[in-house]
Amino acid sequence: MASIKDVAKEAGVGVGTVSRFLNESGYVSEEARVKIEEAMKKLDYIPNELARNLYHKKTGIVAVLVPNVSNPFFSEFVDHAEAELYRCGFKMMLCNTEKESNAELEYLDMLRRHIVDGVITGVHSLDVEEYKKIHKPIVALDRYLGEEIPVVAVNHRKGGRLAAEALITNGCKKVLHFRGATQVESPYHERHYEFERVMKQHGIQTICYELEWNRLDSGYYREVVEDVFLKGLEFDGVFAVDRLAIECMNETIRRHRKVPGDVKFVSYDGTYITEMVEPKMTAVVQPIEGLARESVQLIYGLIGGRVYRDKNITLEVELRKGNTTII
Amino acid sequence: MASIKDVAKEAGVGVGTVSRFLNESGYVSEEARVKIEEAMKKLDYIPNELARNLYHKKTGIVAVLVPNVSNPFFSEFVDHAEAELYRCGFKMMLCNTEKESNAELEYLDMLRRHIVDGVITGVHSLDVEEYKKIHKPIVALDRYLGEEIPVVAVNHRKGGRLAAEALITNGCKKVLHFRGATQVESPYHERHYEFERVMKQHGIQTICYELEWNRLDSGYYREVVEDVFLKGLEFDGVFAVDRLAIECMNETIRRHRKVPGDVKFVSYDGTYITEMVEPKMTAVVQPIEGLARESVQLIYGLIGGRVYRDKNITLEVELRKGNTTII
DNA sequence: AACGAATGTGGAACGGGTTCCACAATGCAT
DNA sequence: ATGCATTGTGGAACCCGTTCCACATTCGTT
Repeated sequence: MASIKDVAKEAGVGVGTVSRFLNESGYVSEEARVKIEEAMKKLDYIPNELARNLYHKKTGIVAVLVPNVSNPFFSEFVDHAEAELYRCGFKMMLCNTEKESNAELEYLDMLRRHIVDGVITGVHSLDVEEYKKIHKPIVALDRYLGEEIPVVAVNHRKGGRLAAEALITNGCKKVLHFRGATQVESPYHERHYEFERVMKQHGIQTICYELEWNRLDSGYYREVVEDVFLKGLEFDGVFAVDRLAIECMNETIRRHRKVPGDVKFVSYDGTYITEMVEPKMTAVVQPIEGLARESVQLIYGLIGGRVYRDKNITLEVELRKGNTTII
Repeated sequence: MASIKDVAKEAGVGVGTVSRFLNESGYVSEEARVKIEEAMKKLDYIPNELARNLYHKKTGIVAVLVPNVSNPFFSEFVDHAEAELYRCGFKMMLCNTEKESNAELEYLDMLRRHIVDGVITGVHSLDVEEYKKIHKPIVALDRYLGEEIPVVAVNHRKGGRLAAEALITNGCKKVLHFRGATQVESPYHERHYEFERVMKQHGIQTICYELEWNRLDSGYYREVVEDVFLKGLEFDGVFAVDRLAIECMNETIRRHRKVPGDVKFVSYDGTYITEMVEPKMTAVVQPIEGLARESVQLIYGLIGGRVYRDKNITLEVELRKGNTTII
């Protein structure tokens, strides 16, 4: 493997000249250019990025932490984040933290080890103190990680309200509300608070089903749905995250109840799977591409040394009517 | 940011001693140990991985190239690949090549630039010659990239046969067969050849619908389905890749035809979305986790310098009966 | 002719680790 | 006392680029 020294020797010039040629910085005569080009071709020379990175103390890599890429919400997020990072000249390192409990810590450590220039995290099981120790570019997707770390999230309060209003408008009287456990305070819990508030305000009964913390696999969702029907819960409306809403709807249909005739559904997130089921799911849609873009723009700025005054970013949600509601 | 020199000075020892201590290689006296540990704590020292990587000429990063992570097949693959790489002590760099046409080339170049130690590619739009030039660890997922590059794939021939037999057993007489364009010869085309062969053998009529090359987004699939119904094609069985099969089934149901009564469906891949629709899709299931595991094991071996005699790996598929077929 | 600016160059120092080598001090057996 | 493992150490050389500085040449201007 040829190095810059070999090229310099072959071309009969100094390493500095070769370096200036490669980086188009400083003066290089036409004569030297030609000789260097020939030498490079002859030796099939490719600069070692590692040496460059060492000098510059950066790698152009951003780590993205998600619980699980096969979850549609995160796979769409990762998809868009990768594209946006690419546009900014960055590469993406991906980490699923769900399976390996200490992966989160390990990836944060990479910041300090200079392996990645920044971290975008959609994950939060570590103590906030761990995050406070690190004074490096970190952006949180929908998590609170301490005052220092900017948060990108949607207006979940509005999301909860839209869902509630949709079910109310559709005349639901008894609504099954699946809510995530509130182990750790996160922005996305707002939707549940607001949903309950609006329901109460309208005097509509809700059945709150508390989900276990940090479980978002299909297997668990199916268990939950089974449990619901086993308990013989009665409801004419459902509010849940996409996957769970779909599982619940399918079971409802299998039990020969009509959707949206007997039971209405509104799901949260609005990933592509809500458009893939029949009937199409009415959903509160998060602008996932926007979340990805904003996260990347923020981390890009932070890595570039920019300081933000008001770092948190909130995007809007909207209700996309499918056929699991009538109006 | 403290360096190893600072630690050495603080502890009153040489840099070599600190290095040996860090790597647990060679002799370090108990006395030196204590002093180094104190110095490290005092300076909050963390070794710079970049410098290590430069010396060792490796980064512990493997690039995974897929057309699009938000495609369920690839998102499951990536999910499992990441987990398996993690177990092997590697980090994963992820690249979606669909949106950026020259990303494929750029990522291959990273091998030569020493940014990644290996590449697993589920993508192939580049000329095979480009791959032949690179004598570095590369593993192909379901693609032919030249004799030198090992291929991990399933037994697609059997997959095609299973699909055909399922539709035949269910008494289909006129089957709609969506097949990918064969721009580039790839292992997965085998399923189409075999499907057609078996159908012909049994004297069953097929309508071949040729898909555009390299398009696997939902939007395109919906266009295709619309086109099919616009053309008024008649069929009592369908064979297609998961997403397309689902889109087609949904439209069929919307047009008040019964599934599986009037039309039977068998999809290919068997990703989680086939279990999420109602009725559940009968599918030829690829062992995605197995593919990921084998790909990682291969790249792990190649990076470690192992030489394989018969490098290609073929896994088995199976038919998972859902409710889009009767028998 | 004199002078400064522009153009061009080679090589040392640096970034932050790892490894190897020369060398020193023990311990233990003969 | 001698020999030789074993334990332990510091520092130079190396990995491979980048940057800076001292220095050389050419050009245009007055």
